[in-house]
Order: sequence, then C-alpha cells, then structure tokens
Amino acid sequence: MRHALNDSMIQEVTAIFAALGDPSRLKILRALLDAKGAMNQGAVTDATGLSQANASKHLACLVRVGLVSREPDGTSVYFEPVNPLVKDICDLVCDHAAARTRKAYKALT
Amino acid sequence: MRHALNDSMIQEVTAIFAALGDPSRLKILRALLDAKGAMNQGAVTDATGLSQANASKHLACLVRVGLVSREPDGTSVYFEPVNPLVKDICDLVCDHAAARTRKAYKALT
DNA sequence: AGACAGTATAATCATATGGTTGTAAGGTTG
DNA sequence: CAACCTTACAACCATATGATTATACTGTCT
Repeated sequence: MRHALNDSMIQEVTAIFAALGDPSRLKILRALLDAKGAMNQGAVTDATGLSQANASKHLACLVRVGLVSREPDGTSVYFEPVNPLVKDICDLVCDHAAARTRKAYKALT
Repeated sequence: MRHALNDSMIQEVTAIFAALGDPSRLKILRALLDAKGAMNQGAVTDATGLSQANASKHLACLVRVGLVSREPDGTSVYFEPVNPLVKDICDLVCDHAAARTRKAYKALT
C-alpha cells in the first residue's frame, strides 16, 4: 500500500473529501472541468446559477484544499481544476456511483 | 469524458464524498482496508476507539452509499470495503494530499 | 481622485451532522 | 425460557455548515 492513510493525513484527506461532498462545489467543479481553460468567478456563477457570495465561498473552499488553482488577473480571478487529479477522482467516484445505479436498476427488474 | 458528472449523478456522488469527508469514517475505512478480511462491528470499535453507537451509525453511513458491504452472521455483522474502488479512491486522494504536504514543506525551506 | 466592475468578507439564520446516553431488537447458548 | 452478546435505533445536545444579504476591498479606466 503506497499510502498508509495514517493519522497525520486523516485531517487533510478528510478536508478534501468534505470539500467534494457538497452539490454546489461539485457543480462548480463540473463547470471547471467542462471548460477548456480557466474561468473567472463571474463565469462560474453564470454556469452554476450560484449567487456571487456563495460561489466565492465555495471556490475559496476548493482552493483551500488544493483542488482548484486561483490566479488573479486584473479585477478578475481565474480558477482552474488542479490536473489531473480532480478529474481522476471524480471519474473514479462516478464509476462507483454509476455501478451502484446500474445495480439498483437491475434489482428492480 | 466517460462520466459527465451530470445532474442526476450529483446527488449520489455528493453522498459518497460526504461519507468520506469525516475523520471517524476514514478511520473505519482505514481499519477495514488494513484488515485481511471482513471485520465485525466490535472489531471496528476496538480498532478505531469509537463508541459502539457511533461506530454503528458511521458504518451504516458507509454501507448506505455503497462503500462498505454488510454481512450479518449470527449475532455479529461483518463489514468489508467494496473492492477495489474504495482503496483506489483513497489512494488517489492520499496522493493529492501527500503532494500538497510535500509542496507546503518545500515552500518553508 | 472618482466611478465602476469583480471579488471577498461579515453577520445572520436555518438546517444538518457528529457524539453521547439509554434502550430496544435480533440471534445464540445454557 | 432466560441470560447474554452484538448490533441498531431514538432522543438529545453542541457544533458546523450552507445560503442570503449587505458591505468592504481591489484593481482598472477616464
């Protein structure tokens, strides 16, 4: 096992998963992953429908745990997922979720 | 992109990440991953130091989102991580966390 | 400097969540 | 059946968190 998930990492790993465990932040992440390049906060609010303050807080959270990078440019701040980990993590969990959905569907038929 | 992280999956994916975003549940997961086979709840409480009721609730949460399987046997109930996704997900996030820790350390030197 | 656009922060509220305690439920053994 | 072991559940409290509103900050342009 490469990583022992030891005590000193529990806190950091928890923060990352907790950051991912919110629908608004997942929507932001999806928007960022769908975009070609970086998006400023206004683009994120447009894409997600979140309020300005809400998007700001959620983006700060994603940056804090290192899932998204933050690059100010003029009056705008551009955000971008940290590649390729974010996408890999989302894909893995989506695999899991999709498998569960398929299984639940089959159980009904 | 294989999985679009579409709206219908946001809820399910969120629940999975939220389940992983708690230190007690991560400790449980670590204990289950470290163990060779399945563990009953008593073994989990011993390994993690959680109270019985607390471990029961957290295990139920992990089972609910499909990260851990539940197999009653006599008066005991045996739990086991759903392989290999749980380990893969934890490894990926641990990679990310470890990289961040290294980076933060280097920034201090 | 003043106005403006983009972003961050503070205050507040409602709700969700983790932990504890006590109790009940299910299965086993005598 | 009775005692016992293991697990689940309900009630409760303290705290954390997401959303909103209003306001402050920052950089740019004229």
